[in-house]
Amino acid sequence: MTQTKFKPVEEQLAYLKKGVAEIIPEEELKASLAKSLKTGTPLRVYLGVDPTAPDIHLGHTVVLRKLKHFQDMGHTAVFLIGDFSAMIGDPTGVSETRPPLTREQVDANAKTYLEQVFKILNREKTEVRYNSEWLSKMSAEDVVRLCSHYRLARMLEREDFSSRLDKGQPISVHEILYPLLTAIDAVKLQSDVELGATEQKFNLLVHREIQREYGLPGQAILTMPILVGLDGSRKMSKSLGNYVGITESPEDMFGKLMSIPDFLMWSYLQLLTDRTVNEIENLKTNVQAGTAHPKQVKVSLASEMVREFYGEEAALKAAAHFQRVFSDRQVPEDAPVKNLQPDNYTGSEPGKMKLSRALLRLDAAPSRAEAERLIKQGAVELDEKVITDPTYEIDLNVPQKHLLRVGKKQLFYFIVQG
RNA sequence: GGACGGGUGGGUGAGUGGCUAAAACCAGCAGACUGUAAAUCUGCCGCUCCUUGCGGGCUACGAAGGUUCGAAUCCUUCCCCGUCCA
Repeated sequence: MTQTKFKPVEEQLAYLKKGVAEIIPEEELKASLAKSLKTGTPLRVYLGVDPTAPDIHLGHTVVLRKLKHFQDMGHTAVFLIGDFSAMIGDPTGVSETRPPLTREQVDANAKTYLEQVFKILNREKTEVRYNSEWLSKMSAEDVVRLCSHYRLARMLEREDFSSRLDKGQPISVHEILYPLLTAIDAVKLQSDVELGATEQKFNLLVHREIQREYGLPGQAILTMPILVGLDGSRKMSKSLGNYVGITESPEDMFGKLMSIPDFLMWSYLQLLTDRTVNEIENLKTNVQAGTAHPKQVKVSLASEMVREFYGEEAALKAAAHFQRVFSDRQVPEDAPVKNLQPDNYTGSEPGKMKLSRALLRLDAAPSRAEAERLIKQGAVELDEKVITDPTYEIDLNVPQKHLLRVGKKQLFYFIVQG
């Protein structure tokens, strides 16, 4: 009976391998799949995430999607929230010690994380755990025992530490505890497979080793490539500002995806969509042969992403909006409308306001200095006319609706409040 | 605990008494060209006030004091980081 629950191993493996960076060791994963098929027991596959930032962006979804793939194949997806480990801070990819997060920040982040995670994972079929469940209960003795299972030299081998050591940069003692403590997660969860980004490889390997030290079989490891950010060079991250948040509006999401360098769209298709490897290759060939326009491929990518998070209708609207605003340079139907109120600063005469000040008050520029720069550089258009005079003033005496364009991305109406 | 070296703008990193809001590079922003792509070219890139001027004021080179007409640059104390020694 139960044998019919899973697909054949080769079929599962083919599905699970799409976009994967590395499987360590592949033979073990294969064996685990075979065993699960035979016994009718789903594999326990987990992904651990530290809620260090409140929002999830497309970069995070790469590995989430992979977890979803396991879910699709009938295995048990465990989503582990590292609410305890987040307070230590993962040293991965970090060139300096991070300030530990407070309990409050972690809790708040964890909450919004979960809401967003279920835009990808199947809520009903996901086991959600928090590692404070066991980590906060460990005694000093438990920690000492744990530490005795790993050697300092091994720990210092990792790139993050060795390079910091070379450069004479500080490493705090608690940082080396990170992979060891999170290994307890793997032990407690009795995982068969752990997922992570390639930069997590070291941590995942430590987890596997510690599992064995604690008498478990040792999980297989599956790593996913790091998603490159919108700039086309560095990893997608919020702090670099090169990200697309999954809660962003359909229009913003679409626009941001359209702005990525062409070469990047191939890996986005690979890692963020359900297109098969073949489909992607064909598209690529067509573009290279000139039978498909790269912009069209990008449009389909952007549409697909919006569709995934907001549905078909939103995707069509976002595409139309993009066409109208950026290709045709038309004013969108639903351009936002802001209010501009007089303040205590006077212009050359009562009731007048400097355009630069207006930009600041309308949140179109971060400072007046910046607003003036934008004006001088011809980036500001008021009622379809470019204004380059930094002394230009708006008349506030007449309540009126104006159209303002600032740079490429900002376009809105504002109403003068009498 | 001791000896030595170091802390400069978002990043790397020059600068050792005035010409330094601080070189250069990267990142970023804007304009041109485009497909809101890449590449390229041009300009900008602390804040603020106005009479928008190679204008005025303020803030800035770990922190606080001091020397000086004048300090990122000199002195003192403190904080932080690293290396070596214990």
